[in-house]
Amino acid sequence: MQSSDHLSQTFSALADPTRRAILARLSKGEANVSDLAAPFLKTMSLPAVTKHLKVLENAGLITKSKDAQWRPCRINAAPLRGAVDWMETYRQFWEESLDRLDLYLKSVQVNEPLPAKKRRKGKRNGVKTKTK
Amino acid sequence: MQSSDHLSQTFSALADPTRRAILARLSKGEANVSDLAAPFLKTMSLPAVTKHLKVLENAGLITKSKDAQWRPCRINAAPLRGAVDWMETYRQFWEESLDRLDLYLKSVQVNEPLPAKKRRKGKRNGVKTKTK
DNA sequence: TTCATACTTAACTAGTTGGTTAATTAACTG
DNA sequence: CAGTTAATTAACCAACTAGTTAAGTATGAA
Repeated sequence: MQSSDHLSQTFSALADPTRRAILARLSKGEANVSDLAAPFLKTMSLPAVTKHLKVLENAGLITKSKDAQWRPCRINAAPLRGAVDWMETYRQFWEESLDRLDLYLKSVQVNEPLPAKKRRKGKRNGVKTKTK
Repeated sequence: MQSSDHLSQTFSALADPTRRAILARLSKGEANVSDLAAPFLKTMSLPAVTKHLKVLENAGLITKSKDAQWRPCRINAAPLRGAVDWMETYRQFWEESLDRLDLYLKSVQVNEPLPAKKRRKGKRNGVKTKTK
């Protein structure tokens, strides 16, 4: 994961299809480690699943309790809230493509869009930059 | 990233604060590589930023074009839609905690919640499992 | 007490990530 | 042309990830 901030941990935990499948399973209800592992045992070992669960647990996305030798796991979606909140700040940009012109018109109406800074030092003497 | 599915690629790209900061900057408008790199040059080199941009580009979260020796980058939030859609399927679980009892009551009313399977082989002879 | 079940821990490994410095490419500037 | 700016590529490296097998722990059953 490398970066230990909360958001990085959440996104990093979700960046694996096995872990997302485990969360999907847990959204149907509590399950033990071996229940959760069952669908994956054709492709990976039990300790591999234990590790995935540890990643999810460290990210706060699941909680594990004890019941004799079983470890019932439950989903805890709270960290997803922060992740969705972060993404929601970009909602306009994926809706933009649905009506790009409209948004463009609004943006030039309100304030100049920021062009990529060229940071040319000298004066340009009116020489036109070839724009493709 | 390891897993190459679209969702994994998106989450993986977002699992780094530098890359999220780059997206944040691009949400203010188009910017060249050196513009984007500027805030990070105290802590990392330009090639490091180039690599982060490549990750974002591979995830489809930015597009790069050419303008002479500059490479103006733009945000493309479209992949975030899929990521948010996936997360939204868990919304009830983070709202649940806001009113857990209410949701519990609804769930037992509609159908039995799935308990963690114990998969004990023999008959239980009415022996109670110690539950914490 | 012995065995079986559920799960974790340890030790190891191949491949990936995130960074580095140095060299290279491409385009404009004088 | 020689020089400068913008950005990429190459080669390298340390740390991390995602898996493995084998051994260990904890609990309940016979």
